[in-house]
Amino acid sequence: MMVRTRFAPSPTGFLHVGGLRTALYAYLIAKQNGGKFLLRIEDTDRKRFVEGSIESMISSLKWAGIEIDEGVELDSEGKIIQVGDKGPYVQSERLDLYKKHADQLLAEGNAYQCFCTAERLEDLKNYQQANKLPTGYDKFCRDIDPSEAQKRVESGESHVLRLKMPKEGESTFTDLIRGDVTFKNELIDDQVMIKTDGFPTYHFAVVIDDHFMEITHVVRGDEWLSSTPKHLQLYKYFNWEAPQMAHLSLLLNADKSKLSKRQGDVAVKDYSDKGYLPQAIVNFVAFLGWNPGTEKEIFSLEELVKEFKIEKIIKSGAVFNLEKLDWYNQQYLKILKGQDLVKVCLPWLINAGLVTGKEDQDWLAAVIELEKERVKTLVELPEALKFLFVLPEYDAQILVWKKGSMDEVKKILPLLVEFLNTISAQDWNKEKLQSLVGEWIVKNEFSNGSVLWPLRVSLSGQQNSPGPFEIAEVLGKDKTLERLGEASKKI
RNA sequence: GGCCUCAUCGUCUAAUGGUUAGGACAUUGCCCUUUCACGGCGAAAAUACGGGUUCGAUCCCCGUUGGGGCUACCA
Repeated sequence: MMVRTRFAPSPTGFLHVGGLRTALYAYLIAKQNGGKFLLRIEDTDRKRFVEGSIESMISSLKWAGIEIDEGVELDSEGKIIQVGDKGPYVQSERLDLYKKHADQLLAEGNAYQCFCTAERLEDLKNYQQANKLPTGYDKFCRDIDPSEAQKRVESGESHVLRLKMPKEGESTFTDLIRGDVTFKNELIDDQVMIKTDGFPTYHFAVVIDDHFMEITHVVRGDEWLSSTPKHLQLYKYFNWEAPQMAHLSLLLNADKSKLSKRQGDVAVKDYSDKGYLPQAIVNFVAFLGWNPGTEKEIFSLEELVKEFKIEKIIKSGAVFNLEKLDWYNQQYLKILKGQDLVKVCLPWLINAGLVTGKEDQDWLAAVIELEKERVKTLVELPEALKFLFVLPEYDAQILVWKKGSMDEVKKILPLLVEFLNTISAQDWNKEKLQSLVGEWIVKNEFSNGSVLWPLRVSLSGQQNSPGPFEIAEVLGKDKTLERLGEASKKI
């Protein structure tokens, strides 16, 4: 059987990191079985629709490397399109299908029209809460005679369609992650299936859609666990085979409350904007609630596809802890080299006005190489590299090595300038410079620090920076000597 | 309140009816080194609590506590 999973967000904003994890797990389960991953849009709540959110969610998914096989997609111009033969994949375009099945449910006596007003429902809830009773609909309209109900409907009375849950017994299902979960039927609400406005609720649409889109594994957040019996009842009424259920624990704030915007950034876009690499986010998020059981922690998407196991998904909620994300980002930054490195970093440097992008690509790579292991994220990169492009300002005092003195600097710097002048442009690379200057230091019986510290500070203007020879190479001979000249003026 | 669910270092987690309870991030010490970063080697740090079952429980059972979710004509 072909495995088919889906991610089905509501278009109410940006893709959330928790949503990314859900999508990723669903994607991995499909892909490792050679199956399909679909994207469906659940826009049955028209009030909460946010313009542009579908586009933004798809972009975030794409950024993370999650490819959509079927469903809603973006074309080359960024316009929303739908691919696949089981569409439409947007719920607001599937109203006829829901209507048809709602009618069937009603005709077969498995649902009923409810005419209760918002006020009555509100009073009922208040009463139940005040008396510490279980809350829920009291099935007031359940026993209205169907023909009587039909008359009221035809007379234009406002109504919803509610699902008839069994009044006795228990509902048990096996969740792929939690195992057997049991609910008492009497405590399960007669959930609204079709709202007054004719739109289905999530509970109804999700079942119809998952069935017709031939979803085999429903992977979703834990918040759906308690409504699953309602969904399963629907499958039973329609005599459809239910998919496998896998409910993921939620992502948490540092204080273990449900991950929220108040306590930090939760949109995937926030992290791409901050200069985290998609591989880092994906790896990080994958490990929040799953691990391979080995000590390997760096996983590409391809490796995840191969090694992900549903059985190893963790039941408890995981704190979304950015410290480890920083570490992942550094790991992925470190392995980026050459043109790949330039490709990823260049936009940030261009944006900061440091380079135009027309520069020599190898030189750009060397520039970025200077700081790539010293920054956590790409936003930090332009600031870290700025000293290469703008003559740095600094206090002459920092030219002095901790074990040296200003007098020493005054003595050595001119000699060093004189010596560097003798090095040809062909030899002006970090390896050659290192060996030549090294020999020179030995010959003159200086200590490394007394020469290299002021050299480095002259070039960087900073107490902490990359090594002097790497900077010198990137700067080139002229600029290196120019900066040494500046330093000489200061002392 | 009711229902469901979860519980190992600060965080992400591994493991087993008998282990010095392992790893990673973060913290910290040392080494490398001109500085920072990287890297290397160490340190500190956990089985929520109470009962059982058992020769023996972190692991199995029950309870307590705590966290989370649901309790909408939102998803």
